[in-house]
Amino acid sequence: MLENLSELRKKRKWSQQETADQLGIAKSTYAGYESGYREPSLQSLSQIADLFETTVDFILGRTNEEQDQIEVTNLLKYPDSRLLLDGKPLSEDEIVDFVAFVRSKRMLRADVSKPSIDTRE
Amino acid sequence: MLENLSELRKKRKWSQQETADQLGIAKSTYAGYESGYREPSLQSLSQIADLFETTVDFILGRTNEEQDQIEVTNLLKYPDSRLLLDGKPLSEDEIVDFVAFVRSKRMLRADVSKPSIDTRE
DNA sequence: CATAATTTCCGCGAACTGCGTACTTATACT
DNA sequence: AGTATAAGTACGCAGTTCGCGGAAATTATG
Repeated sequence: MLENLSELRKKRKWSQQETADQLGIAKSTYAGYESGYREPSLQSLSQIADLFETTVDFILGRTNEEQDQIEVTNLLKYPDSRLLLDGKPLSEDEIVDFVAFVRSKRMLRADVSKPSIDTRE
Repeated sequence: MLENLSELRKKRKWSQQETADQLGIAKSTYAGYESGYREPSLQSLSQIADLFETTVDFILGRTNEEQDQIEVTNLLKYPDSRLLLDGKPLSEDEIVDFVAFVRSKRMLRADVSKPSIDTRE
């Protein structure tokens, strides 16, 4: 965990001491993070991300391994405003219409063997 | 800190108990996170981000958007299969049809003053 | 080599986590 | 209303972990 830290620091040619100083923590503390011996508090973690001008997710190695994919039907279960059209969020109704629209087209085109899926819970 | 948690959970209409169960922790533990009384370990934090399909940075309040917002018309410029319906990527044609579909409905509903925008480059 | 700089290891005290439990508040039902 | 069930909050304990200083080990530099 946090194995990205070492690289981030070395890329900047900082010593652990310098880095710790900038973070306001003891060098042994910071060293513990790099080695995996210790984990930082959430506050320290945020400060570290700020210092290296990166994200907490990157430091944690949560690299968006898979490019973010969005299943449209999930947008109906948990409404949010992630999809925009002409800068305006898609309403739930619009998404519902869209799902029905595409499904019907797909069904017309090909395999009737695969029925549409009920999106209700 | 972590004040986004409550919203993420409520949007899914989960109780604290249900959420804690999914995370494999005690409900009082999870409740402590929402109230700010306790902070999760980095491991729990990652699990929480996974459960809510968001980023650690968002949970920590380090970023405004829960997820990247996607402008549908941009998908036509740079096709990338990010949108799935029933697990199957939306084709360019499907997106084109959808854009036209929603735009026409939006125009019907309200201001005719704003014509649809040409999606071609 | 010798010396300095950097990194890693260690032990301690303080602080925090995670849990169960108990308590308060909200919701549902008759 | 009154009661029962669920939901959310607060608290104390046991065990773990943090953060630190200082010492060992490793690496860089002359």
